[in-house]
Amino acid sequence: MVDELGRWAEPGLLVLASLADGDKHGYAITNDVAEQVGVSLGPGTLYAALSRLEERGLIEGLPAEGRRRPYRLTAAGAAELSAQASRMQRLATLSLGRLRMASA
Amino acid sequence: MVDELGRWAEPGLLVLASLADGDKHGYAITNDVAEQVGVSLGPGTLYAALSRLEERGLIEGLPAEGRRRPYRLTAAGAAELSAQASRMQRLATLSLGRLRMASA
DNA sequence: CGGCGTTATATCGCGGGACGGAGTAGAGAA
DNA sequence: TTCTCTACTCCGTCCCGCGATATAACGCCG
Repeated sequence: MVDELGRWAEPGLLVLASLADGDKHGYAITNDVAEQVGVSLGPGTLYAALSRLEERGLIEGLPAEGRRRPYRLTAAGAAELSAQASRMQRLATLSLGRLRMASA
Repeated sequence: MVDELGRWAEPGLLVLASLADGDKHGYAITNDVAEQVGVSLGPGTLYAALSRLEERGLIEGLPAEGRRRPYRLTAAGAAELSAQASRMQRLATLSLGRLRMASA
């Protein structure tokens, strides 16, 4: 399930949202995002996003469990997710409100 | 007001949201977005997004009023905005819910 | 009427990120 | 062992965000 029109995906945010549910390794994140949001992240997209997020201190890598490398949301990551989610919610509400006005 | 961490802006979506309020030309969109969402779109970002959106049939250009070139949201654009806004709302709600669970 | 700030649009170029695909390797089943 | 899932890494390309820059029309004040 992909957007036919452009790429309005925001993989980083999807990863943060997935990790908010608990620590996960990359592959599990892929599945979680696919189930919850219906967006399938390719491996390139996923792990690139993970390393960027870690670099920025929004997530942290945990010691590997076997060949799995779990990640955990940091406090900064949780704060950022919260801020972005709130912003998204405001924008979504504004947009849907305007659409209703227009169709009236 | 810029995000310190990465660029989670989605200018295309912001333009659609602005046009949902009524036809506007580019400069008016900039101001509207800045006021309503607190995001300032540079001219490069704005007009690039406009031409992409028009190319994809999500907005349509109207005959110029003097030196202004107004744009209107198409039906497809309204549908896309609606879909994206709904998706954003679901994601935002899911994220905020998970964050509350985690902090409990 | 001449200069000036604001309005309004357009273009260029760089850098970064999204994205898929190919490649690697461990673990369990047969 | 071999086959097959799982799990991750690397690579290349294309798109896009976005600041800088250019251009020009309009209104206004002296």
